[in-house]
Amino acid sequence: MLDKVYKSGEIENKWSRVWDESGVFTADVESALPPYTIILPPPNVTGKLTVGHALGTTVQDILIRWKRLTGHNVLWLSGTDHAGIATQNVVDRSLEKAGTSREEMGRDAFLDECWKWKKQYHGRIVEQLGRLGASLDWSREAFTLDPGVSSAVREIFVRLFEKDLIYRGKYIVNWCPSCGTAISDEEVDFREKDSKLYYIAYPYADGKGEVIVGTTRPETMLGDVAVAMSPDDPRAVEMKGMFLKLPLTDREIPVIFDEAVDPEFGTGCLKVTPAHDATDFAIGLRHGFDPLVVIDRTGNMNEEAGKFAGLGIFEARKAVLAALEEQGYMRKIDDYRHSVGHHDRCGHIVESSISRQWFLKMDSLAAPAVKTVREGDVTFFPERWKNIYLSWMENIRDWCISRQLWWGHRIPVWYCDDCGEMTVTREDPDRCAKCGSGKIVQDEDVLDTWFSSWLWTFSPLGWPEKTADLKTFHPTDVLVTGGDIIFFWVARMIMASIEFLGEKPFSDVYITGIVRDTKGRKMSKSLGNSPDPIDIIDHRGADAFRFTLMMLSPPGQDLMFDESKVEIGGHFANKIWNAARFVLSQGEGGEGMFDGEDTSCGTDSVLDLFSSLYGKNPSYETSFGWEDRWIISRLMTRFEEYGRSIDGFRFDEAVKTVYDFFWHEFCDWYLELSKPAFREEGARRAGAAVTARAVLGLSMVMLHPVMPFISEEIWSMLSPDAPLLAGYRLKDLPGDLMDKGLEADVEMFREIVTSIRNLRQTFNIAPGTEVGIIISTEPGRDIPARLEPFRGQIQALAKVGELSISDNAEKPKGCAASGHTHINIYLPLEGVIDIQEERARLSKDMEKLVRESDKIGVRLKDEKFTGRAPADVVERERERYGEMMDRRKRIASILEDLE
RNA sequence: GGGAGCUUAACUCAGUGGUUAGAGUGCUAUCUUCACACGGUAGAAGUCACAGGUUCAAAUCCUGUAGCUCCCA
Repeated sequence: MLDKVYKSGEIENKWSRVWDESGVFTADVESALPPYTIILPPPNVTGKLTVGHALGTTVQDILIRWKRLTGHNVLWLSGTDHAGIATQNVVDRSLEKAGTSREEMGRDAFLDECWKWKKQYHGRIVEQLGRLGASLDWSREAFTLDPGVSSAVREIFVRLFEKDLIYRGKYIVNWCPSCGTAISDEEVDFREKDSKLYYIAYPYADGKGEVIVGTTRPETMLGDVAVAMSPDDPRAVEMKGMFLKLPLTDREIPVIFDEAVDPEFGTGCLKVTPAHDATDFAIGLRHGFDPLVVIDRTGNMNEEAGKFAGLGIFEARKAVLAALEEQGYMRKIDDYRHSVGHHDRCGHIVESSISRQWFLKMDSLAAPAVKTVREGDVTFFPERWKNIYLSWMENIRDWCISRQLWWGHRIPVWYCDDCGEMTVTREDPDRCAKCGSGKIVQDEDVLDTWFSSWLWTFSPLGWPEKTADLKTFHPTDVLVTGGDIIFFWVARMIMASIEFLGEKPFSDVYITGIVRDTKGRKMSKSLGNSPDPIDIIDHRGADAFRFTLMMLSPPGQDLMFDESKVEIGGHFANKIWNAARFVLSQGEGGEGMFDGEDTSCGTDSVLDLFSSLYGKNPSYETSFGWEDRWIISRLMTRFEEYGRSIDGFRFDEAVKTVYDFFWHEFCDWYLELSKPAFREEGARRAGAAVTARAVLGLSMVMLHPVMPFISEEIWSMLSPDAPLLAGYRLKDLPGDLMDKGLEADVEMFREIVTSIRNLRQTFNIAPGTEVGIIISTEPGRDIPARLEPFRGQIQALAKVGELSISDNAEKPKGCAASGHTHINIYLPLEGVIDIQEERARLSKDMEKLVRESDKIGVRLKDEKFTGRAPADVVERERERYGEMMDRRKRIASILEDLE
C-alpha cells in the first residue's frame, strides 16, 4: 500500500537519477522535429541559486518540457559564468584569510586558485539545478572561460578592433576603489543618501570679492581647474576673464561659462574638477583644461593633494572642511539628499575617475538592434520592457570593456616596447606586427564578463565554426531572464547576434518578476531574507515549490515570497498523490470489457490506451456512463486552454487550469461520481476504471511541465512499461470528444446537487440521513427526461431517498424550497420549518434577483442598448432576463405559499 | 527632473469593454463516510484607491489626484 501522504524526497532523487542516465534531455541535432531552443542565463559558477533563479529556471523548464512533450527537438543549453569581479573578490578574501594575497602569489598562481574554486563550486550549481528538476542538456554544457567560447571572445574582439569599433583612451570612468577596477555605467546603482551641500568661498584673485561655490564633495576642490557659470548668468559680464584664488592651495583658476551649468542650482557657480566628475570632465574638454588627478586608484588622496596626500576620501573630506572652516572659507552648510553611485557587486561608493581603458563604440551596433525590436522581430513579454529597452538603446553610450582584474579573458593586445605600436591578433603573437621587435607585452587587463556573455546564444554552439548545432538551434526561441539585466545582457546579445551572425538571437524575451520578501524588500544576502531554495525543496518538495512559484507569479509582477506559501503546492501534490492511490486501487479495468481486445494498460502508454478506447469501442454504451464522457470532454477543453496559456507565457493561468481541472472537476466530481460504478462488477466498473486511469494519465501529461517528479512517478505506476514521461511525445488528441450539450446538462445536475446539499445543511439534517426530494420543472422543456439519466447520481451525491421529478409538481405543505431557472426543489420537512426564517432566507435571494433582473430589464427597454450593442450581446441579455424572471416567479410563488 | 508599475475579500493575487467580479490561504458551521483532515460538504466576506470624463455598457478605456514600489538621469 502506498503512503497516505506524498513524500517527495525519495521520488525526486530517483527520477533525477533516471532522467540523467536516460539521456532524454540531450538534444538530437539529427532530429526531424522542429527545433526549440532556450539558453539558460548562465549563473555565476561560484554562486548559489536563489529563489529568483528558481523562478526563472521553472519558467524555462515548463516551456522546455511542454515543447518536448508536444513534439519538438528541444535544446535547453546549460552553462555557467566566470563572474569576474565576484569570483575574484571571494578568492581574494580567502587568500587574505590564509595570510597571503593575489599580488604576493602572482598572476598564474592566482588563476590556478580561481580555477580550484570554479571546480569546487561548479558541482554545487549543477546539483541545485538538478534538484529543481531542470531538464537541461548537460552534454553541451559551457563555461565562459572554456577554450571554445574563449576563442569566440577573442575573434569578436579582433573583428571589432579591426572595424575600429574598439578603442583605447583616457576618459572618465566609474571606478570602484574597493575592487580596484573600472566598471561600466550599468554596474552602478544609484541610491538616495542624506548628505550635505557645502558652500565655499573662492576669493577673487585681486582680492576684491568672492564667489560662492556649492558642492557635495569638498575634497575634490583640490583638483579644481576652474569655476563655471551659466552664460545666461547676470554676473557673466563683470566676471568674464576673471581669476579666482583656489582656497587651501596656491593656485589661481579662471572663471568660465558653460551651458552645462544650471543657474538655479546652489549659487549658480560650479567648481570644475575634470578628473573626478563626468560633467566636469566634459566641461574641461570643451574648454581645453588638463584634468588634475587628486584621488588615486585605491581611493586615497595623491601627492597633488599637498598636505592631504595619503588620506582616504572621507578623512580628506573632514580635513578639508576643517581647514576651510579654520581659514574662513566656509559660508554655509545645508542638508541635502541626493543619489550616490554604488558598485552593484560590492556596494562601495563609486568614484568618477580619469583612467586609460578600452571602450566599444555602440552606435552602429545599436541601430539594427533597435530596428529588430521596433519591428517586432524580437518581442518582449510583458510588452512594457520594450520601451525600457528602446530608451536605453537610443541613448546608448560607449561600453567600457576593460577591467583591472586577473580572472577573465585577458585583452588580446600586445604593446611594443620599441615602436610603441599595438598588435592585436587571433593567435598569440611573439613579435610586434609593426616593427617585428620581440619586446612585446600583453595588456594586463581582462574583459568585462558580459563581453563573453553577450555571445551566449551562439558561442556555446561552436561559433565561429559553422557547426550543425549552430545551424539547427540558432536563432534560439525564447530568453527568460530578469528585467535587471536587460541592459547588461539582453540588449547586448541582440546587438552581437545581429552583428556577427546577421540574425536575431531569439524571438521572444520573457521577463520574470523579482522575488521579494513578504515586506516587499528585495531578497539579499545582507538582509538575510533570502531562503535557500534547496532547503525549501528538502522541506516541501521541488514540485510543490515550482507549482507555488508559478501559481503566485502573474507575468511581470514581482512576487512576494515566503516559504509558508509553498504549502499551496504541497497540498496539491498530496491531493494528486491520493487521487492516484485511489484510481490505482480500482485496478486496470480492462478485463472483459471488450471482445477479445486487450486493453490492460501495460504495453503502451496511457494515452494510447485512451485513444484506442474511444471511437471504436464496441461496448461503449454499456461500459461508459455519462460521467466518463463528461470528464473526457472536460479534459479535452482544459488541455486546449492549458496549451494556449503556456504558448502565451501565462504560466499562472496554465497552472490554475491544471489545478482546477484536477482538483475540482476530476477529484471533487468525477471520482465521487465513479464510486458507485467502482462498487459494481463487470463492464460498467471496467469503463469507469479505464476512464479514471486514462484521465489520470493525461492529467500527468498536463502536469508534467510544472510538477515533473510526481507526474513521472504516477505515470510510471499507471503503466510500468511506458516510456519516460520526461521523454514522451504526445500524439494529437482525438478532436471529437468534446460534448458541450452534455457539459451543460451536467452543470444543471451539479446545481441541483449543490442546492439540495445547501437545503440539508440549512436545516441541519444529519449527513447520514436520507431525505425525500421533489423536483418541479417548467412544462414544455422536457426537463424531467433530461434529468432522468442523472437521477441515481442525484440520490447518491445528495443522500436522497425518494426522488420525484415532474413538470409542475405540487408543493407539499411545510417544506424547504429553493427556486432555480425552470426548476423548483422541495424538501418536505413538516413541522421542522420555521416559517419566518424560511421567508427571510428566500427573501434575501429574491431581493438580489430583483435588483439584477430589473437592471437588465431597464437595459433591454433602452433602445440605445438594443440598437447599438452587438446582436449576440442583446440576445444573451434577453435569455438571461427570461431565466431570471422565471426564477423570480418561482421564488415568489414559494414565498406566497409561506404566507 | 524624466519614465514605468501597482492600489480588487482579512492576506497574496487573477480578472483590459458585455452574466450576479473570481482563486488560494484565512474565517464560520459541519463531517473523522471504505483516496486524501495537507481532506469533504455548505457558507460568510468586496464603495474594484479617489474624483471627473468617454460609451448603450467601465474593475477594465481617457484625464487628474493620493499612496506605495521600481527604473533612468
